[in-house]
Amino acid sequence: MGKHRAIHWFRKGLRLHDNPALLKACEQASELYPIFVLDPWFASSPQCHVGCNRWRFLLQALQDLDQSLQSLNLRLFVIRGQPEVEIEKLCQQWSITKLTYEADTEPYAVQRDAKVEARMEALGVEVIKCVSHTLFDVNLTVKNNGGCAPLTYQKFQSVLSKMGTPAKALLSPTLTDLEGCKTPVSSSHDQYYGVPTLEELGKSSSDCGPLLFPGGETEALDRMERHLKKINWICNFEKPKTSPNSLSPSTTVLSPYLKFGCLSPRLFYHRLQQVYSGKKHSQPPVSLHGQLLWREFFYTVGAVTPNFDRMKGNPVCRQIPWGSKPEHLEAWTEARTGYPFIDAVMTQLRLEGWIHHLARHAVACFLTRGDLWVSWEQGMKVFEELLLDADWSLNAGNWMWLSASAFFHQYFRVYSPVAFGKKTDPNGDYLRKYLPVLKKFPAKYIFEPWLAPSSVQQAAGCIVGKDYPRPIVDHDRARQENIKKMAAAYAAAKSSNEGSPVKTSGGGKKKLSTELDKQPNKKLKK
DNA sequence: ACGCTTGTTGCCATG
DNA sequence: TCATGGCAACAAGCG
Repeated sequence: MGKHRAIHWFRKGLRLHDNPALLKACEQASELYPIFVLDPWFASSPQCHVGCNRWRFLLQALQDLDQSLQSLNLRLFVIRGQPEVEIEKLCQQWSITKLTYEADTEPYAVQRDAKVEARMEALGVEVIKCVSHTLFDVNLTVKNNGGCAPLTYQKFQSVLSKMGTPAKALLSPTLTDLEGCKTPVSSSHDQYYGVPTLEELGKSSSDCGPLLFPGGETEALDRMERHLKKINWICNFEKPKTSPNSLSPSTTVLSPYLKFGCLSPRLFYHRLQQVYSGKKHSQPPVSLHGQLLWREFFYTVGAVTPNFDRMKGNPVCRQIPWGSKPEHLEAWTEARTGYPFIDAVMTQLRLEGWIHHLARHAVACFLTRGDLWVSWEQGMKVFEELLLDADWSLNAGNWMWLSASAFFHQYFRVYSPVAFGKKTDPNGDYLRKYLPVLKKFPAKYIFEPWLAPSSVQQAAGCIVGKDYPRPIVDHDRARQENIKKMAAAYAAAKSSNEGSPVKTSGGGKKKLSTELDKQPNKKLKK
């Protein structure tokens, strides 16, 4: 007989499969209250960086969750208010003895959960939290690396290699698991605890783009299985060889589902392993396993690095004197840089909420070290709003990567806003899809419409400077100037030892002398 | 200690 | 079509 009255608090981890905390909630419970806490005030506040598409995804995920729970005689409660306040009230109202949830390593979540735990302690409610959002417990990974985060993928892999394979994914709870356990539901449940509409959150569904990636666990599992059927594709997958500008996604687009936890990374990992088994297959970092490891890498570093989403006070981030040109940031954000590839990607992002990883590279490089010299933090905030898969650790980590602020340092490798897109879309079909104003340009000019003779512009019905912007900067010149600025920032960091992630030796003497370096090595063998 | 190798995904010219 | 080197030259890890 169940003696517990339990709350399972969904935050991320919007799924029933591989949800150890949910299973813990079911154990010896006579009453189980699955809740999700939503602060409607936050949804409409200016501090909220969640665009309409992602709200829609979340609400769909919650709907799907409620459906699945109903088939287990359970119901989801969507609670309106602040978590620490509302959960305390509910514990008293429902005489709760046990609270379970999935561990979350993001700083705001760590703080929030600490507050909740303190209140639960005072109330005498048992709190159980489980790791299921990442392949491993990232704090254990850090511990196994000697107490600091591994800052290269290689180092990260070598730490993981000592940790074995990730835990197997757990099954969803069944009616048998839940025997004698139900959610007490009143007739006014939907009125008070139903999944809200976009309108209730002050959003309008007319602001959303086409529904390409419906939210929820059901869709996540379908999507994963659809891809896993393509055995050769899975085994040969190499991320850098996929196209950033195909007309339909060249990768799985499971990222939004992983972000919200509609899909367990451990389930995906082991399902991939099953497909790989006995076959020749690609390897990390480029394989699909490798993609899960990248996610894990940034989660791990993000969990233990102070100020990970900022430049100042961030020990892994190079300090770079980014400029502030609001009009440049605005043009980039609003897809009017005058570089069709950049503008098409930014249009797809705003409209659909997902762009290919390499497309993110191109626009991130363009905004920061490549062309506009705008801080990566600014770009990160735009992605935070518009991406369905906006994930705090990955977003900050990748923006630092692309801006050569951390992890990646070869700042003279700059993506060309013209040449990069041409490689995989020589005809410019992707540009025509997202920038219809350029539709009639011949392939020869569509990546650089400002070079088209005026007769061509007229025939295309698009005059550059009138119907489509001129290039916001001259790429070649901007690139050269920015490389110089990056070199200066790197040199400054070296001489002051500031922004250098890991302290090596003492002072800043280092090399003055390429001369010395060129001298023959006079060391004698033995 | 210091030199060497490597680094998921650049671009361009050359062969 | 693909591989290579120059570009101007970085950080981190390893031995």
